Amino acid sequence: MVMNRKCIIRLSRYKNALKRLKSLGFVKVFSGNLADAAGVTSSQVRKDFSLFAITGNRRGGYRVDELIERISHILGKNELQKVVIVGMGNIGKALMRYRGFEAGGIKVLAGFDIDPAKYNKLAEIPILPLEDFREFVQSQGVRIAILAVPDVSAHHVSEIIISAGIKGILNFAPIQLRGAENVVVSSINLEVELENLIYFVNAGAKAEPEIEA
Amino acid sequence: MVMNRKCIIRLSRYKNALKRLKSLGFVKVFSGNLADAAGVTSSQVRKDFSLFAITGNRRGGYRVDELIERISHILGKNELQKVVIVGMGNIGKALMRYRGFEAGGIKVLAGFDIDPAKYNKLAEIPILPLEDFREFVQSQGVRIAILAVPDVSAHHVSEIIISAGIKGILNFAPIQLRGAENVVVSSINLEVELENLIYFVNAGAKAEPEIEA
DNA sequence: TGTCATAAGTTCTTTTTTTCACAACAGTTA
DNA sequence: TAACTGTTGTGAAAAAAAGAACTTATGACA
Repeated sequence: MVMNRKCIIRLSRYKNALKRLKSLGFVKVFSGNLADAAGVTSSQVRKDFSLFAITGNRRGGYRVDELIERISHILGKNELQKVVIVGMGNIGKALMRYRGFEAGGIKVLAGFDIDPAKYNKLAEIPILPLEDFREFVQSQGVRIAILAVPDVSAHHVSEIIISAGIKGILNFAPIQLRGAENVVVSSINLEVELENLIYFVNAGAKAEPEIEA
Repeated sequence: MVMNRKCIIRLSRYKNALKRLKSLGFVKVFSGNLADAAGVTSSQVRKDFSLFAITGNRRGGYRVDELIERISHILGKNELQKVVIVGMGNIGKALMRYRGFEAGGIKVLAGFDIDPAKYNKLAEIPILPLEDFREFVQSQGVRIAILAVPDVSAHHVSEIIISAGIKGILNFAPIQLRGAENVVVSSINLEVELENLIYFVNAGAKAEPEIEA
């Protein structure tokens, strides 16, 4: 099992590039095309593919459809992925309304908060009390949660949702969450992100920091 | 000039950890303390510091104040960093309202959109027409922009803001922006982020993907 | 003031990631 | 069918990053 995060990020990029190429009518691609589209080298593409035993045709490259299918499968995107959002502040609400997930096979089932003023149990995507979290995710089989609560409550809430059985947390709170055993935590920290950008801008970097997401 | 993004991310983490330690009353820290707080090894801390010629005291560790000062300087955070947000959709508006930036020395000067219904020139943080972008950023000396427009317009808008003199773009649009020469682009792609999480959850990863932000 | 303990700073080693280079192969053409 | 072209797949080399181990400085204390 490949545990190299950069490599997985590249897979996502390949998939997005392939979808674009497909919509342009491409049926086959060569490693070089894909490399250009994803901003890497062709060796890298072939090496990545070889890690996942993705194979093409020695003369004719890769079939776009097969590739998308294969990569989606590796990324677990063949089935609809159910997620919930915890914290209905600015970010949480924006993510609720964000319509970009559906195309990617990601379905936001519900939002959660502790503030009764935010509850809306009848909405298309309901907003429920945090007390209902455990029951909801267990009955729905949700394993992924997006955590968008204020930093002061982040640690506390993370413990609640982990104890409810959540296995993956996308954390927007600007603190370092220490996830439990076999709970994966990935953080998006806007301040860190901007600090990086500022550093590289000041450095006059031509080399763009390559890490997507 | 250090061009290793992971290293810069660690610097941000060190800074955050130091601020926490400072608020707890610490005056000095050892590489080991900082390593624990940031989730790395002490060698790594010392190695990172040596890359930036950050030096401590062979017996007494590092002075917290000096360290914060030094790292902030490296990250360009001694002066207030001015940013603008382009695109007043869900994400853009949420970022406008997000209050976490101020503590980090980041000041959102304005938002921009093409939809006149969104304009609000008199708000504390005004929302202005995109036509005013060039004049605004040039008169205010803004170099960093957050791009939160729909994917279809992302490329077009990125060209506009780059031509206006923007040097760093934090891109929320789910496409791969090809930045121009000496323009740094850093992307936050929620779908990619979630795909990663799903992969590592499915893989039953104990090793948390370490990349913050 | 000399010895000792400790933590920084540096060097060396190991591991990981990327790139290079080329053999194997499939389609194409004569 | 035989030569040729161009792309994959992989093994080896190179580069980059992380980690371990060692050396040296420094404050504390007798």
